[in-house]
Amino acid sequence: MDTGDTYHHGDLRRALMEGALACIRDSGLEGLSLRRVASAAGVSHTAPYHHFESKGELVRALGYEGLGRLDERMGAAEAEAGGDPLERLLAIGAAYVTFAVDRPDYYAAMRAPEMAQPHAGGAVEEHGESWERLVRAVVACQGTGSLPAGDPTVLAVGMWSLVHGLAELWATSPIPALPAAARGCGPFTEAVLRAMVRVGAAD
Amino acid sequence: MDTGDTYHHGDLRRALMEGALACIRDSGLEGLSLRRVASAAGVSHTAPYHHFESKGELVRALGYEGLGRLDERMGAAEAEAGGDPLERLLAIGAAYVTFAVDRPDYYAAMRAPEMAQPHAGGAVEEHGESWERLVRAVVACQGTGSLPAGDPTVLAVGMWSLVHGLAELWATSPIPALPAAARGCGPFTEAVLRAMVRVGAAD
DNA sequence: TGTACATCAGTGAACGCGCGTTCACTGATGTAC
DNA sequence: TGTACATCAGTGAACGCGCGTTCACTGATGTAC
Repeated sequence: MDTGDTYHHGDLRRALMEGALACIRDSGLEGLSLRRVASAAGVSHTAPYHHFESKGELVRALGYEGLGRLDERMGAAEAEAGGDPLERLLAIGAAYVTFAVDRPDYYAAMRAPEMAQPHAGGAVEEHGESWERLVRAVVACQGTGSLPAGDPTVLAVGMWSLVHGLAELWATSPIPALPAAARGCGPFTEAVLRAMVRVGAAD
Repeated sequence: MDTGDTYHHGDLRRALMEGALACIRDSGLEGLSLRRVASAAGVSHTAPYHHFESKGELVRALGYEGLGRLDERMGAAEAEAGGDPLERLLAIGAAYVTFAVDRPDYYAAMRAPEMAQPHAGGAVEEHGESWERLVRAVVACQGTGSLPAGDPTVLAVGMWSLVHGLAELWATSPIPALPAAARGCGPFTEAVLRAMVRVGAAD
C-alpha cells in the first residue's frame, strides 16, 4: 500500500499513453517529452523505458491507436447512415473531421514524423482500412449514379483531401472565425461536404 | 576584402532568411535553429539578433513572405487562365497545391505555430488577400451557373480545404504512392480538382 | 507450504547535446562640422 | 579634406534549460521444485 501506488504500477504503459495524449492536448506534439509524461504519471523519468524502447515508439503507439479509433468512428458513422451510398460517404467524411477536431491529440500523433519512419509508403498505407472504406463508398456512389464514373481513387483522393483540409483548417482556427461556422463544427462540416458534393449538380 | 566577406555583410538579413528556408527544406521546421542558420551564413550565432529580435520573428518573416508569394502565384495563375470563371477557380486551386509542393519551406513557415502568435484569428485572416480572391472566384462561378447558388463562403471553405488537404497529402507522401499520381503533381492535382468540381453534374 | 532463484519494473545519478538568449566587447562605417 | 564621434554590425564567452538516453542499482513479484 506504501509503494503499491507507484511500484509495479497497475498498467504504466497505458498510463503513459494517456499522459502523453494529455500532454499533446496541452502543448502540442512538439511539447511532448518523455520526462514530462513520466512525471505526470508519478514515476521516474527512466521508467518509461521499460515499456517503450524510445520516445518515438511511444508516439508511434499513439499514432497507430489513433488510426484504429478513427477507422472505428468512420465505420460506426457509415453504419448509422443507412443505405443510401451518398449519405454513407458523407457520414464517413464528417466522422473524419469530427474525430480530428475532438481528438487533436490522436490526430497529431497520427501525423507525427515518427509515423513515416517504419516504411516509407506512408500514411495512405497506414490508413489502409480507412482508405479502402472510402474507395468502397465512392464506388458505391458511382454505382447508383450519385457520383460520376471514372477512376474512383481520384475521387477518393478528392474526398480525403477535402476532409483532411477541413480538419486542418479547424485545428489552426481560421474556420471558427467565419460567421457561417457559428453553428459549430459538425453542422458546418456537413454543410461544406454537402455543398461540395452538389457542386455541378443541376440544382 | 579580408573581413569584407563577413563583416558588414551585404545583406545578412536576406542571407539568413534564405539559409533558414534551406534549413527547413533539409530538416523541416522543427529542425530549424538560429545557430544552424547563422553558421550556414558564415556568421557567429549571435549575429542574427541584429536582424531579428528572436527566432520567432525570423519564422514569422518567412511566413509572411510565403503568404505573399503564394498570393502572387495564385494571381498569376488566375490571370493566365483566361475568362471562364470555373477555369479561373481551378487555376487558383492548382496554384495553391503547386506552391505548397514546390516550396515546402515557405509552406511550413506559413503554418508555423509562430504565425498564430500576433493575433488569434489566424490563418484565414493572414491569408486575407488570397481568401478574398477565392471568394470572388466562387461568386463569379455562381454568376455563370458553374457553381450552385448559396453562401459562397461555404463553397470557398470547401475549395480551400480541398487544396489544403491535397497539398498536405502530397507533403506527407501518401499520394505519390497512388498509381494514378504517376503522371505528376500538377496533372494529378488538376484531375482531382476537375473530378471534384464535376461531382453531381449530369455528365 | 517453504525455499531459491530468475525476472520484472521501478530508482536516481550522470552523460552529452543543441538550443535560445544575454553580455560586454570591438572594429568598420557614416556623418556633422 | 580632416577630424571627432555616434552608430551599426559583427565577435566569443557564458548562462541555464530541458531533453533523450545509459547505467548500475534494488526491491517486488512470480515460479520451479
